[in-house]
Amino acid sequence: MKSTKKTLYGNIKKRERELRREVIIEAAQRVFARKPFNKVSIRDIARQAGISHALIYRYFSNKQSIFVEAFLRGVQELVPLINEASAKGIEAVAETYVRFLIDHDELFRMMTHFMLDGNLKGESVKKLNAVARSLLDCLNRFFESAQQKIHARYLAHAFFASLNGVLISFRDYPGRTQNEITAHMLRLGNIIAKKLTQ
Amino acid sequence: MKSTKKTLYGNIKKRERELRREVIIEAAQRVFARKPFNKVSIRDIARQAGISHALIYRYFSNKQSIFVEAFLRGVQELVPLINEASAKGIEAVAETYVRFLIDHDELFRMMTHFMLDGNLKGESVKKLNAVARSLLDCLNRFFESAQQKIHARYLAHAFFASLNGVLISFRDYPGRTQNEITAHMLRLGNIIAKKLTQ
DNA sequence: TGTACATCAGTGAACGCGCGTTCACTGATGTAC
DNA sequence: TGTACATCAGTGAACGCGCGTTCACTGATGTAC
Repeated sequence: MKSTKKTLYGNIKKRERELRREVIIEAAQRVFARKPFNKVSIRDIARQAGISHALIYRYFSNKQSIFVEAFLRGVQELVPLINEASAKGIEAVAETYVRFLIDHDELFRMMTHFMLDGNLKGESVKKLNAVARSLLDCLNRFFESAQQKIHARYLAHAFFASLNGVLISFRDYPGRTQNEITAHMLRLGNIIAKKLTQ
Repeated sequence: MKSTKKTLYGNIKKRERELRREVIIEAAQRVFARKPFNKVSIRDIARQAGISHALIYRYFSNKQSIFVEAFLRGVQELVPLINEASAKGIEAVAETYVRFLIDHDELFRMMTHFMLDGNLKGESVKKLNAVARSLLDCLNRFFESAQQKIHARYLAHAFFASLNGVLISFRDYPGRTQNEITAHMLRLGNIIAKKLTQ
């Protein structure tokens, strides 16, 4: 079996292995949707996937890499939505972004966690940066079309950062219902979008 | 000693007790400045204060309440700085705020932690909200003077949130030195300040 | 002045728990000859 | 066709660690009478 990777059989094996890996990631996503992400354990994910928790270490080198993978899967759903919205205008982009991260709170929490406590290993960092960059590029193009080119990049950064800030700063707005909080965040996102493009 | 709190002697005792409490909080602040806050343990703080870690539980009901207290002490240094800066204009406010939280990274981390994982008990929540409100009030007054009154509150919120977002979104800007990151954050803060008041 | 008692700061040891990770092992499947 | 061997999915048990919190205890200081 030295030539595993070159034989047809080897390819099938490899494929199967990837599928199993995928199953674990999907299980992780389901757990994250149900439980505050900082309380999710390897054992939780294993239980959800219906396997022994030891098995996870045959597919992932450590806990963090599953987290990153699950995060990337989730966030990749956002990219096409943003592209779609950006045709309608910057306010639509803001709304889409804010709404998506309110609806997928687990993703927002993971994002901030990576930003804050990032003891990430090289491979993970690259993947996360790639996503962030693709998002910023999208925003960048948007600002370029309407603003002075020289500032487009800064404006895109400011816009991205500001929306993140809204999401983190008002998520526990005291004495408000979830609906009121959502409305407030969308309103702030809208104001920011307008102000940054005027 | 039933009347402890009414006697002069009792007052002295009480005072001493408060001072000891203060010593612990100051020890905590020193630890936070040196070590990522999510890795700070009760034992660390006790070591820094030169006492047994069991003693801490005679002064604080649990770990979280020391954290909150230390955070409040730190953040209270920011309030006068902001007031001072707000006389110079909104751009100065942005710069002061961003710079302060870059310099006191431990406070920023604690802040985001409280915002995200807030399993805070009533007392702590109240204290934190009070600080946040006083800061927003300050910003609010600022926007009122320059803008349509009806939007002042939203603009203050947007401003506050955006600066937080800048701080969190670019703190690990890949491949940049700390100086470059600081400069970038200040620039974004400045852009946001200008755009929100124009 | 002395004695019994209360209060409280302070301590070291231990509890209890959860969790990431590793280990030794089983069993199924495929390969070489 | 059979036999020895390699590979790898999968598992339950155990390791090891850190940490928040509690406990039983000591010793100093003050009070009541």
